[in-house]
Amino acid sequence: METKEKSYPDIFQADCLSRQVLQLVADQWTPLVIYALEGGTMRFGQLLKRIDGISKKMLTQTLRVMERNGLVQRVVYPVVPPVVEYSLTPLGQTLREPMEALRVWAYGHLQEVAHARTTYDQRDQKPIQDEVATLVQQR
Amino acid sequence: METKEKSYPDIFQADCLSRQVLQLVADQWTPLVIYALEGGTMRFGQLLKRIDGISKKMLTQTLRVMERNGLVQRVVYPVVPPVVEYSLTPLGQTLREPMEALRVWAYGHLQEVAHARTTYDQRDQKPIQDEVATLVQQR
DNA sequence: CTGTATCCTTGGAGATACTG
DNA sequence: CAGTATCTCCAAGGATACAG
Repeated sequence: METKEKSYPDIFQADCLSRQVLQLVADQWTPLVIYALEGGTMRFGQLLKRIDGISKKMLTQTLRVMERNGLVQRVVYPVVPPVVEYSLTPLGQTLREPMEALRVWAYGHLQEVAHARTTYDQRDQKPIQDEVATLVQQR
Repeated sequence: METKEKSYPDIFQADCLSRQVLQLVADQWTPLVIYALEGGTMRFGQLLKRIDGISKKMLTQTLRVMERNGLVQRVVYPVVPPVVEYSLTPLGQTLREPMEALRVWAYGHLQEVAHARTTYDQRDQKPIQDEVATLVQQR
């Protein structure tokens, strides 16, 4: 009964629930869906157009997972042709703030990341003996 | 010259730099590495033990990408046996706050997500006619 | 319009062995 | 200790066609 009741607290543990929850948003499309739905309800086709590069298959799949985890609500209007609207649930709304922080971070550090990349990519072309030596001395 | 200079601003654009930057942390392991390095410098083997479930290969790969993007610094001490230390760069440090917000969110909504899942998983076993009808009336 | 079903390809990732 | 190299395999995901 008490074998594996609470693996809650340690996010570094593989079977930890908190890790699973963290990784709800740790994929390619979920953050973009959240950003898209911040403005309010959207239909499937609207999301498909808004999120450039996503396929119908991946959008469906992403939305299903998000729905399962309680982040989005899916409302079907049985008319022809079908109308399906997606929106953030109250739980999903609570993600807006942390997600927004991440987006702001991304916008604010474009240059630094780009610069780090070119620096790194050029490093392999050059000798780095001096740098290694310097770093060793730090110890 | 001015063909594709600035695809900066729109994160919904596939080739947008901001999207790439956002997705630096949108994978399974990067957030955990950041959390692990918040406490300070760690060696390769320490990270491997701390982050349960990660393989040597994935840890190496994750660290290399993070290093390339300027999030972590890798310092090699040319001794035998080798010592390699990883730490967050100043740029990586700026990610701590938004990442911490995400972790707090995860911890704070374990129950809700778990509950949403069981509800969703049980839904397919039952008729849902009433709910659909209700939702339709909302329009 | 909003999907599902199927096929098919690619590469992501584990396992294992080897190296400085 | 901290990786790299190689092999292998499964599954993520694109393309396409079809359905309600």
